[in-house]
Amino acid sequence: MKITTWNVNSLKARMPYVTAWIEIAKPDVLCLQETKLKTEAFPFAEFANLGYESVHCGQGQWNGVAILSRVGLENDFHNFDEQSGIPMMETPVDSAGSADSADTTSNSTSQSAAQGTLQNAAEPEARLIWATCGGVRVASAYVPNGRELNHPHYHYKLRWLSCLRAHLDLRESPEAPVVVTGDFNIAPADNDVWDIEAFADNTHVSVPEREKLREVCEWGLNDVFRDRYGHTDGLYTYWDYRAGRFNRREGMRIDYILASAPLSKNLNWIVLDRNARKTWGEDKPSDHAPLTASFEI
DNA sequence: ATGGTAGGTGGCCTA
Repeated sequence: MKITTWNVNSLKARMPYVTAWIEIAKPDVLCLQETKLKTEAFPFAEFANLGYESVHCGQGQWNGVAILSRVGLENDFHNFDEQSGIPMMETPVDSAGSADSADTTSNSTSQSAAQGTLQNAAEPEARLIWATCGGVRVASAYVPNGRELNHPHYHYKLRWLSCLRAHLDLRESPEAPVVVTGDFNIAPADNDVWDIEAFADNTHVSVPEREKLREVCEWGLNDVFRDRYGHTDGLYTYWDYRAGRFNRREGMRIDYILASAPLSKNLNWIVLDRNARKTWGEDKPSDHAPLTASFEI
């Protein structure tokens, strides 16, 4: 089974690129992040024409996660676990533009999550979706960016990761085949960025968020790309559009496929398609490349 | 220390 994760940075803008890529790579399961579409605006029919069932959790404008599968797809849920009540995606005590540093401990009420917001701040953001595909439990996750270390959004990021771990504890079993894929917005180790010095006092490399990621993995998930490629430097999944980062080989490895033992011990191969960060004719790339793992099932 | 680009939306936000 071939499983791909890909932050597409707007599916509306990326649809020609994504469909062209699917027809070449033909993954069995494709996890997308940052669709930036409302749930119902997802192009279900176009993907069905390519042979994929799909589920999508979106909000429009920002975030949005989806799972496509050509090996069956069922039983999804998203955002939070209705049974446990764990708030997977409580919106941060945030305010774009307001200069305060709100206390992160209080669960703030809903004034201005993002100004001019269409979204009730009490509503969870569209950052997590699950499905069962061909007997494998699959998650597509879009972890909050964090913005800055002293920003409320950073504390939201940490809480979100705690919720993900709690969610796994309650709803999934590490003895079963489980993959948690997505854009984690964390570089797990120093060689997952091109120059650790450039990230001093920055998000994505800080100790607390790496610790939260470790706690998620300690549930029973393996970073199969790093398992396979060890300490090789210069392997990234994301390159900022700005400053010519891609051409300068200045990227970050922040997208992964985390697999439980029944899958990770049966990894065939894992490929980072750096070529899909390039412009293809008329089609412009996302700032992330797709990562695909093949498991013997 | 800043800015660079790309995507959203609609009088700037997010990444």
